[in-house]
Amino acid sequence: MTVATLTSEAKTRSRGRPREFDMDAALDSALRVFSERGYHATSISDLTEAMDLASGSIYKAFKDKRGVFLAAFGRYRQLGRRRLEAMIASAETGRDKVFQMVMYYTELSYGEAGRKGCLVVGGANDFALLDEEAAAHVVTAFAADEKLMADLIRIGQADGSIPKTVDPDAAALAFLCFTKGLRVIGKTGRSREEMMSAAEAAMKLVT
Amino acid sequence: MTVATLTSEAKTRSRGRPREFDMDAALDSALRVFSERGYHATSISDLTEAMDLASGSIYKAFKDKRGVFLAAFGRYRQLGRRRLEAMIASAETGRDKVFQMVMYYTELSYGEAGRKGCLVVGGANDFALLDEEAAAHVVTAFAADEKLMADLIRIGQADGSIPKTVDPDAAALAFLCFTKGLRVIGKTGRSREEMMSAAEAAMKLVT
DNA sequence: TTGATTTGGAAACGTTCATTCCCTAATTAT
DNA sequence: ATAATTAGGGAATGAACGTTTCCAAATCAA
Repeated sequence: MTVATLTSEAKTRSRGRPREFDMDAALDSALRVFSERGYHATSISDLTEAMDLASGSIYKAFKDKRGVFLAAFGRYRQLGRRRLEAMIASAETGRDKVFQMVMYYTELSYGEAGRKGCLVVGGANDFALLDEEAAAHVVTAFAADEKLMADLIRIGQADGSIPKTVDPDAAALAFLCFTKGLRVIGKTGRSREEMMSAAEAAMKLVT
Repeated sequence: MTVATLTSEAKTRSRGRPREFDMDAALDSALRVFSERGYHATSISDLTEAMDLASGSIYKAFKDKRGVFLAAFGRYRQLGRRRLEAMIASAETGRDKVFQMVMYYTELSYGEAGRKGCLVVGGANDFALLDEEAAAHVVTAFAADEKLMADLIRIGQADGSIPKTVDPDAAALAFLCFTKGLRVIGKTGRSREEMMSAAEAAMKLVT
């Protein structure tokens, strides 16, 4: 069963009793819990409560706890990517697009939202040495971010908003570390102003 | 029972049967396990095996699993701080001290060492919303790093190696995010060269 | 209508978990 | 010597965990 099957409505109605719950809403609840508690501290009880499903139903729909996480992870990435691309599209120059990407993560990293944390960063911590396949999904998510950032930097170099002296790959990885670090520090509950000042400072990476 | 009591030899021998195991060695084993698996995925079994102690002995010495973590966390911080300060002391200018601090974290963030991860970053993920007191220890650790970095930047501004135009507090927080992000990305297994290139790029924060 | 298929959910299952108990061993104090 | 105290560790405990089972309900196919 693929993530696509789990997260989008099937085109044709399948046989048997139709699913009663809304998959996307259920996954939104699941990812909220996983984000707040981390994978290993999240119990099936936590999930049944948050998703408003009996444990049997969860197991029928997702195979096991890991399956719930992977499906929620897929949805988290999909939603995040959509919002991120919208912010980037609103900017004119490459440098502004980079700034918008930094802003995207900054706005997620303070106050209560920041405390809830990032499912990808959490996944890196929860799975790196314990679940090779889940860890690979995390690697993919980071790689997508890194590539997007490098592309934006190259756009900036093409339109003159970012100096040619910047190494796009090195700067992209530095931004990746910075933005994921924002999410880690955000778990400790910092103010918007502090995080914004750090984000503005980080823009020196493309000077 | 304080962390100091747990991590350093008592000055005067106390009454009763003396402890047979080496506290520092036991905590080194414990922090290795907590680092690799995270707090919630680490069982008492994992700890008895790694620390070579029976569960009863662990509970006598540390009260509970959380007590083992907090003691290991204290030792991790103490060891790390000592090494970090040695590297900083080897540099002449403020800017070089900042670079050495960045290098300290970079050298921990690639290959197998990187995969094992950071107990403080892991702690932020494992405790932020679940254990207020443990989370406070994480906050303290981050704050110490942030303050040290700000101090180094001010030293650089005093000795002329860092421009006065840099906002020391904003840059220090940006470096904090960057270095903790390095540790997150390091969990996915990157090469030394990649991490070094990002670290060099990050030095633009103090230009 | 009947059978096949799929979902929903409550209860049951076996395992693993963190923790406690209790007995023995080693030391200090008297 | 003997008592008091503390450490070591194996076995026991009760709770919580992830998962499976089983049956009723809802749909499609024939």
